[in-house]
Amino acid sequence: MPELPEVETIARGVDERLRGDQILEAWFSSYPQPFKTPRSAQAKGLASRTILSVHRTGKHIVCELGSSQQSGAAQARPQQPDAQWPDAQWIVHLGMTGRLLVTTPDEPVVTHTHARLSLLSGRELRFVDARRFGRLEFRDLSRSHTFDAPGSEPLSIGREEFAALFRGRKLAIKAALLNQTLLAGVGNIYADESLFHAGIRPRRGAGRLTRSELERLRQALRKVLKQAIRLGGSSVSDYVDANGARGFFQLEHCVYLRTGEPCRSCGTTIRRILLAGRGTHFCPNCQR
DNA sequence: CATTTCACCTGGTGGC
DNA sequence: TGCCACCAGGTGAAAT
Repeated sequence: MPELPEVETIARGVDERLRGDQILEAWFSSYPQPFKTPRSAQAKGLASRTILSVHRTGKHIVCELGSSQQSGAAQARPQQPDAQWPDAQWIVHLGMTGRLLVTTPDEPVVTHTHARLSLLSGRELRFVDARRFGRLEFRDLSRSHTFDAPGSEPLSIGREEFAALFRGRKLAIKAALLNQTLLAGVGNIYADESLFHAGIRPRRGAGRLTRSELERLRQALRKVLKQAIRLGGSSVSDYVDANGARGFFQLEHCVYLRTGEPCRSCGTTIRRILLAGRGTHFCPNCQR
């Protein structure tokens, strides 16, 4: 479900609603898959920490956590999350079907709920993931260093650096776009959509694109990702943001999941092929 | 090393 | 209604 725009939308929503709140305790399901850090360590680490801020890096949601202020003189003033330095992080990767939801405690607990964090404000932060491809990780920053996604951010990378990512590579440009160690955050929808807007066939060798094609691709990615964030992401089947609201960018898709339909630009029938094991959609006329 | 394939999961859809 | 094949926003390990 979630690529850069969806993850960005969720992270912003959680940040807006939970910044400054405090985690009372954490409950986790018994399925082992989602836990990169063992359940017990995660529950212990999260308990009574303050949520300082929440942001996205690549497809990861990072919650910056502060240690809880203990009794006594330390709490003379109300909490100022921005002034406190994080000493732990909770990292959420949503996989294909993960959701991160801010709810009231009386909200029915749906199937596949794998984490529930109860909060001082009385609300809950829930992680729900039917396919269990998502991952939850707790990092104690006094023992390990700050989480960082390996690839470059497509919204801030410059022309030269972008071109250098693909130089000399034999794999298809679409496969390269999906490689998170090159670019962080691009998934199947936005790879297909940006290649359409750049007029490039998904099977073209990454290292054989011209400089102008590469620059068109970088600009197309920026345009598509920014517009998708503006529209709250793509809700193809079940993606919702932290408030449970659907996005609208699926209405703007030109090729993704439009097999057999006419190209919005030239009317040619959109084709679907298999590339890097993923359904890949393109217009045989607009993309060369 | 770079690249490709496959397993990991559940659920929805459409054909028969 | 049931059964089956196929498809789905991702990734990391294993094979090539």
